[in-house]
Amino acid sequence: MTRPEAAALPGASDTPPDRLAQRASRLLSQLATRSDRLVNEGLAEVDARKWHYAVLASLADQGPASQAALSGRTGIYRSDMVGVLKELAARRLVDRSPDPADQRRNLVTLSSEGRRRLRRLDRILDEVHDELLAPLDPAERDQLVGLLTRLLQPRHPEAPPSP
Amino acid sequence: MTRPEAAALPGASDTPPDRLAQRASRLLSQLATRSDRLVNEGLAEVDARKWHYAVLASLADQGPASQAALSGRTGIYRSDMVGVLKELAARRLVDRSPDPADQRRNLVTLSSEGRRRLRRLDRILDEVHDELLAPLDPAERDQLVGLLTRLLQPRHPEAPPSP
DNA sequence: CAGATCTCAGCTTTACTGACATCG
DNA sequence: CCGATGTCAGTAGAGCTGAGATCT
Repeated sequence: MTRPEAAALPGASDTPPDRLAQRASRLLSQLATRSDRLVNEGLAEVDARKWHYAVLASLADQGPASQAALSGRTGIYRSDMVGVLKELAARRLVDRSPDPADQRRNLVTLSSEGRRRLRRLDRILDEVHDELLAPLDPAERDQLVGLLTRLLQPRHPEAPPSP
Repeated sequence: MTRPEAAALPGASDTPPDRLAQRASRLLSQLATRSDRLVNEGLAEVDARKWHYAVLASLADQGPASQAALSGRTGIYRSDMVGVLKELAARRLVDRSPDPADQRRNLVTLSSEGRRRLRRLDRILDEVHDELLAPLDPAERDQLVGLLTRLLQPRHPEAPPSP
């Protein structure tokens, strides 16, 4: 195959020089690392984590749920949800009580303080995303979100999201 | 394309239905997880890891290098590079010899078997990416790569507080 | 000496698995 | 009994830090 020998600067345009820069998986993984770091740093300043946001947002947007249902909504594993809810409950951001209709379940609901907290986290995440997406104009940001969303779709063909 | 345009901004007091699905950071992180899993599974079938590919591709595309230079090219930490090169050297995919011009350095070069191996890994990764990017047509894949690349471009130096 | 390079030994967080008791 | 649920214990990998030894 091609044997690019140029060990100099990038810019030679006649060779296929940079596979690493072309692989979507690598771009994705690197950008996600950066994104996660920004998110974690931002949320850490108010003693929160990204899982906290996921749970609070899910409760606010889609209503109370059992832990298993929350797990499905947020993508957090059932086993990890325990610890997240423990932290949220310790901060009085959610209520966790046995479901009277099914004694196996805990019914998790958002407290008013949790709702206030969510607003705060949302503001922080808006800033973080502004920094993360700075190089893109609004149309391009929508484009990116659209592409990513489609790439994540095929796993869940069941989603008429309006009950 | 479930949502044409929505108020993803704070302060808007209408109802934001699905914050989790709108946050680029979440989409990114979830998709990267999926992508990494696909890549790892694919490479694991031939007893390779994604870092192996990164090093082999860098050597092929940009020529031999010291471990430190390789570290800069691939984003792998120097401390982790040691183990990666140990594995690659054990498989005879790279040669690692002291640089005669600088005894501190190891000069890492791609063996012919390494080059063959790289071709194999490239094929596997092509398949993986075909699956990962299946929902997008070629133009959209380019679009995605373009957007991600711009987001990863070196940042404006923001004068960090240096003690 | 200062500084670069390689190596080792550790830490933390994250995604994930397995097992178990309980309840429907 | 089967299956769903909540809980706990533990694994593997990734990303990162610190320190020591060797060399320029």
